[in-house]
Amino acid sequence: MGCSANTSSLARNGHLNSQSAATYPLSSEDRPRVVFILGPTASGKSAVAMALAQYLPVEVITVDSAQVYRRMDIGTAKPTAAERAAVPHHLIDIIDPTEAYSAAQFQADATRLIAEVSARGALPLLVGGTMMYAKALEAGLSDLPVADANIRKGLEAEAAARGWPAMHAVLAAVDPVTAARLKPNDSQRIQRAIEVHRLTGKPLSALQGRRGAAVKLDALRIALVPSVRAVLHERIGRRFDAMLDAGLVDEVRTLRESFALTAELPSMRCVGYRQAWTFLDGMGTANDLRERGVAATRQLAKRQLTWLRSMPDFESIDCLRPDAAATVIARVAAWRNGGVNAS
RNA sequence: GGCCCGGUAGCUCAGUCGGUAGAGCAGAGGAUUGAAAAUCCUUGUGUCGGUGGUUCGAUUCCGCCCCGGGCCA
Repeated sequence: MGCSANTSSLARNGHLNSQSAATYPLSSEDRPRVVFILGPTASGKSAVAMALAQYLPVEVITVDSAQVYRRMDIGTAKPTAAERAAVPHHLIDIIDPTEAYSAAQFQADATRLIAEVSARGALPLLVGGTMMYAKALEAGLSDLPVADANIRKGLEAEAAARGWPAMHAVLAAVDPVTAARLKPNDSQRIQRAIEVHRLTGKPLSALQGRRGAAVKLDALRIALVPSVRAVLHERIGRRFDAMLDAGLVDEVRTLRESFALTAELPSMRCVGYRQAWTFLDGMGTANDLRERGVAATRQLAKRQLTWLRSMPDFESIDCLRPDAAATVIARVAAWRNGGVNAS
């Protein structure tokens, strides 16, 4: 099944012009070889990556919007110190919880790291569950201005007074195309669209037409997907309990004492952190915290699985199989030996 | 043992002055271009505890029974 994967990933995105897909070289000489291992939370991605590392010289590039934060260790299920000592990991602990990361920054960082790791003779292993980052890396992003904290603050205040549907109408006046695409309550995207217009004087829809250039990869794309959702749910419940036992609430308490954090920060909206935050504010019992945290994690996993279903270039491997890691290793070995057209 | 209050969707509950019922949460499906573990959209048939009775018709009224909780003994 892998013989068409390399070109179809490009054609599929639609935003890349068809000429480049048609003339795309089948040789891998000019394209870095990488392996993606994407999957929902609690699917065992890290374990598979560590197992793979025993057979090949690899370096892990984390595709994870939460593990980028320093001192957010328990709730983001970061690889352990031992794992990180055994195998180089990148894009973990790169910003403070007061800061924000983005898909665009990931694209730039990951592109650079893939080149660096390849130059060292190791295989870049892209491991994680933030599918939009993976898409940004391969499909590219339009040339848009970066986020502007002041404009966002202003829009936030305006929305608090008038409501997002009113802001949606404001957007419709300057960018009817984007407004038609967005729902009146989609606060985040409405805010972004207005922000882009204020920053550039142009409607987002006029700037979004084409995606910019992205690295061409010779990639093996694997999705770790559970064959039975209920089993994933059990794992999620056990894992959240383990996080609570490991001191998730204390971690958040310490974070609040160490940084000038607010509940609206992207870091504090992460699953587990948001629920611990409201618990520390006295909202609900310890049992409420547990229930809300587990539910939020299940919902995250569901959205991640929706992403994966929309990415047909990824081969699914059942993460619940006892031999999941061995299966992935065998698949990677076949891919390496067979070159681009391995199957 | 007596009295009172409950027993309705997986959970917490609302409701039907008698015409077989609906919210929140959970769950499911989807979207996804610099916050994405975010943000948003769609989605609710369940012996209305059981059983008799009244009625054209009962989840709704009445009797009895079962199960919770409370008060009195």
